[in-house]
Amino acid sequence: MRLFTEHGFAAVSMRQIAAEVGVQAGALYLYTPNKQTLLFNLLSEQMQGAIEALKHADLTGSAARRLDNFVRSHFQFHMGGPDAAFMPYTELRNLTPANYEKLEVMRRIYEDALEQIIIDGHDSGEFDVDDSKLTTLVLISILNGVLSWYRPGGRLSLDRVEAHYIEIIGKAVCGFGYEGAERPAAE
Amino acid sequence: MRLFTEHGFAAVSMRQIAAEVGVQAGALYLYTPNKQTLLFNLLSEQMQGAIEALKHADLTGSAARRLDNFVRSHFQFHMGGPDAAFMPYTELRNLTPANYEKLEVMRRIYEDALEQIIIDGHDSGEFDVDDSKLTTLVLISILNGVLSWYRPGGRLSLDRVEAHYIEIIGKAVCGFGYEGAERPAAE
DNA sequence: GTCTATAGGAAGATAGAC
DNA sequence: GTCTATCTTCCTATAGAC
Repeated sequence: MRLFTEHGFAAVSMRQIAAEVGVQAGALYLYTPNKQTLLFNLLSEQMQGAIEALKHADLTGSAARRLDNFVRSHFQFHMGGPDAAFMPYTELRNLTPANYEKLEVMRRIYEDALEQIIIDGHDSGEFDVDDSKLTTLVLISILNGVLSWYRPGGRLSLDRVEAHYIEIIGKAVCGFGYEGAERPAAE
Repeated sequence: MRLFTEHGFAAVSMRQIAAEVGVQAGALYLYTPNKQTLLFNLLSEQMQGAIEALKHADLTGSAARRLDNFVRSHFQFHMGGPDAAFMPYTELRNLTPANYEKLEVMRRIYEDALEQIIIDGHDSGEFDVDDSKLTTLVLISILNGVLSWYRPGGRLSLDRVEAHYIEIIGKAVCGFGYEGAERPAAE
C-alpha cells in the first residue's frame, strides 16, 4: 500500500514490491493471483475498515455531534495507528471496471452515512446548507485532503489537526450569525 | 493531459498518446525529448496558467473579498473554458526529483498567495482562524477536490457550484457568532 | 514456501527511409 | 514531419527445482 500510494499503481512493479518485503517476484503469486487483485484487495480492505470504524462510532444525538464523531472516526481509522496507511481515491482509476463497481458500492455506503448527517442537520435547522449532496462532496474532499499532506512528526500533532478539522468543518455547515448570509453568493 | 488525468502517468504509453492524436509513436519525439519532459511541461504550463490567472484577478479590498476573488480565479482558470483540463496534484509524484522541485516553487507561489489572504484576514480580525497554514491546506484541498468530481453537464451548473464553494469557504474562515466557538474542539 | 529461470509481450526511445 | 522497423529493457506471470 505504501508503494502504490507513493508512486501509483502502474508505476510500481511486482519486483519492487517483492524487494520491499524481501522475497523474489515469483513468490508474490503465492499470495495474490495477480497485481490487479492485490490492488483491489488493498483498496477493498481499506474501505471496509473505514465503514467498520463508523459502526463503532457514536452517531447519536444532534447532527453537529454526529458530524464531529464522523470526523473523529475518519481520523482515527485512517491516521490512528502507527502503521496507518491510505491509498488515495486516485488509485480507483486503476481498477478494472468490475472491481471499480464493487468499490463504488462501498464508497457510497461511507459517503451516504455522511450525507445523511448533513441532510438531518439541514432538516432540523441545525445546519445551514442549501445542497446536501454538494456539501457532502466538499466535506469528503476536506477529509481526504488531510490524508495526502499529513505526516506524523510534523509541526502539528494529530490531535491538534483533528481538532482543527472538526472546527472548520463545523463552521462550514453552520450558518448561525454568519454575516455573509445576506450577501450575494456570486458577483 | 486528458489521458494522464484519466489513467495516471505511468499507465499511459507513448503509443496510446500517439494513437489519440493520430500519429505513430515515434513521431511524438519530434515534440518532446521524452515522456518525463512531456509530463513536466503539461504540469508546468498548468501551474503557470493558474498563477497568471491570479494576476488578472482583483485582489484588493477586504480579505473576504480577496478570498472570494481567489476562488473565482481558481474556478475560471481550471474549469472555465470548453477544453479546460486539470491534472491532479497526484501526478507530481511521477516527476523526477529535479522537476518536482521546479514545480514546488510554482506551487508555493500559488498557495502562498492564498495563505497571505488568510493571514491578512486573521490579522485584521475579519477571519476566525487559529492556524493560517493549516487553514490554507484545507482550502487548497477543497479547491482541488472540486476538480476531481465536477463534470460539465451534470446536475449543477458551474456558476451554481462556484457560488456554493465561495459561500462554504467563506463560512469556514468566518467565526462570527458561531455557536460552537466555545465548545471543546476535541472530546 | 521460496527460489531460479524464463516465456511472452509491451514499454520508451532511436534509426533511417520517404 | 511522419512513417516503419527495431533495439533494449522492463514488465507480468508461470514452470519446475529444492
